[in-house]
Amino acid sequence: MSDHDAKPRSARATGSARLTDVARVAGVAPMTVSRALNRPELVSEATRERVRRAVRETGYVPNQVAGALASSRSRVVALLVPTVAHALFAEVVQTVMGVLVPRGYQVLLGLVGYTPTEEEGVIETVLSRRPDGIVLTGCHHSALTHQRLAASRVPLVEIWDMHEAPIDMLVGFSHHAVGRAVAEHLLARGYRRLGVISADDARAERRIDGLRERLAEAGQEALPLRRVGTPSSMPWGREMAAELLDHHALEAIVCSSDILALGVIAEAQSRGLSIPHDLAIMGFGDSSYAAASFPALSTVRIDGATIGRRAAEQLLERMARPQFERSGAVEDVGFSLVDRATT
Amino acid sequence: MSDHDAKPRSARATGSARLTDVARVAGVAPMTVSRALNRPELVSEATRERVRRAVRETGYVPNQVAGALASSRSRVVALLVPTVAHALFAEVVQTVMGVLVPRGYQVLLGLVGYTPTEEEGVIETVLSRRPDGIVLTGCHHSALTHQRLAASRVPLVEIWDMHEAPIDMLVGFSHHAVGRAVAEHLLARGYRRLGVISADDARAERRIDGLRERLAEAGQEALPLRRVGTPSSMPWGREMAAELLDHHALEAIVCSSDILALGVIAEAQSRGLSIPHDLAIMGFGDSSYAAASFPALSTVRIDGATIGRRAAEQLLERMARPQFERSGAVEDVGFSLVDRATT
DNA sequence: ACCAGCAATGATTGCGCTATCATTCAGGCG
DNA sequence: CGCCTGAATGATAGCGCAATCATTGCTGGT
Repeated sequence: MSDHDAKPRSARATGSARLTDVARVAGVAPMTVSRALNRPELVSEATRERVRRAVRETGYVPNQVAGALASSRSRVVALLVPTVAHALFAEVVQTVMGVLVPRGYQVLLGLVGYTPTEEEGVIETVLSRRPDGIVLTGCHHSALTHQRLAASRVPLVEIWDMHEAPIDMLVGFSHHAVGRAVAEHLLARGYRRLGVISADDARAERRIDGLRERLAEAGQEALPLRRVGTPSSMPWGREMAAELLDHHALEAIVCSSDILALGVIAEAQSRGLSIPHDLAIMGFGDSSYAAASFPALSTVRIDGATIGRRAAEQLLERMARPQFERSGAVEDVGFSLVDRATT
Repeated sequence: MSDHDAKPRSARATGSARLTDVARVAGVAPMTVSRALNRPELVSEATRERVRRAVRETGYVPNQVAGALASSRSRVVALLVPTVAHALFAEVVQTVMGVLVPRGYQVLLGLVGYTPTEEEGVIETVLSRRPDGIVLTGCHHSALTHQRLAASRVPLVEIWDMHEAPIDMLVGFSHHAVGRAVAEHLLARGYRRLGVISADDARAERRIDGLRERLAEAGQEALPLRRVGTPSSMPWGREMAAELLDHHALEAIVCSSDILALGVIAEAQSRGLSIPHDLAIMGFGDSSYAAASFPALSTVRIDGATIGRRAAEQLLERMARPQFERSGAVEDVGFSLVDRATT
């Protein structure tokens, strides 16, 4: 124990070794230690070895907070999703991290909920961490959020929703197109009288818009709708299916998530309805259990892994560039309609 | 635009306003701005208002990197889970953040996988961020990890597994007890010849140990076992169920996750086996779809929300204390066996 | 009138690191 | 032999903020 350097502030806040301690032990300048650790190719092998030894000896753990301040590079990416409780977003988180972490970035997770208001506060605190990049889910930002993000000049990828005017880059799919495709599919199968059970969520709303648009083109104007609370669940699906079926003669029910669809299946079965003959059912998300349900659920598959991977890759590329402009690059990863036994 | 203060380094790295800019506009000292923002009760209302106005005018966004360095408090908690692709861990993440974020902490997410080796690297980089606290899933750490964490003196909660010697605090349940409980339940129902389908995971292993122990007490030594790859999935469950059923006359199959159990159900149904009369099935996790499957899946419910909440609360309490000792506090949140239609 | 006591504010310093420029030293060449 | 070149290393000066202590101005008690 060396007690010869009493520090004025608080006798050394952390108690742990610093770069200068390593430098002293290795007999080199602090700057050389910094280089040996961060840009080893600039340091001779002999010196590198001495530094390595000194690091081991002192138990040095770099302080990236100080490093970030000095270099204006935090090596942190903020990842903002509505929730991780939904498998689709969890998949995105998993994939984004799978790409970013091996490249030396750490991930600051933010849950922005489903409303612009929740998002606003999170964005502000996130920006105060000076992330090197941001992955942001959704696109209905408040004016303030939009302005802050644009002003911050932090590389940014919006994901999930297609969107006419991205702040920077965007990777997603069109909810509107999903709605149209679902309508198309059901119409082609001969179903006419449709109903909807949906979470109260702007993205689901877009799908309903698309659905309604396509139905209107086919001369179908009626579209009974039930909204469920948060979070979506089987019982919600079942309850709302009961309501819909009690009040309307429906041939098909479209749900904003697979879990709701499972509830609809349960209700249909309990009424002795034959699926899909008496009632067709569409989910959304292609959750792991969609294929497992009986009858197997027709649904829409969103490839969260592709979205996450592409978003991370675009972000990496952008972050690697010292100067950059907002690009407005938009990438549509599409979706696929999974036709199983319920339609 | 003011061009009167050319900075030596790089003409101001960020381009954004700093505390001193706000101070100049507000006509007060930088320190007063800092206080107005962080400890408003120390500043007069008049000054607070001027600062607020100046913040708005300059578009100031605090730099928490600098703040963290100066104060040795990062207001960041590292949250380390094996994966978020599994609903149980996603639930923990969701809950921990639900408690921590409103208290002003941000969450650095780390995915440590299921092996000590993966964990090791993540822990090191996480410590370099100087988090104010760590929530760490699992307890089979490498010696190096264990030592680093203990030495770091960062408040730490291990979660998920009970464990005889926690580094600091621990909130979890006993996998061994789960195994025993499952055995107990099946034995009580009269099932004797059991089989297991399990992921290759140390935690699942503990449950199997408990299961085997209780079976042995009942004179049942045989316990055919099949391991599945990662990630667990229905097809894996179905395939391994087929193998087990082809080679052994089983009365019940215990799975390391609900999703595997769903595969077993599918296989049983395709063979025309009556559940649970011909074959009983147990899952693990009480996933959202467990209640929805047909027949409804018996399983073990782990309350990830409680684990997350208690872990976050314990961490908050500990972080609030200026001085602290490693406490060794262990909290068992238990589990519940959910008896549905498959047993 | 004087000063203790307090609330409000300010000046100084350094958190631990890296950008930047300066220095040193071999080796090679005319 | 001086000079150039480039590789390796070092010295200096902040990055933007908050801990700490100092100062100011104001109240009320005597």
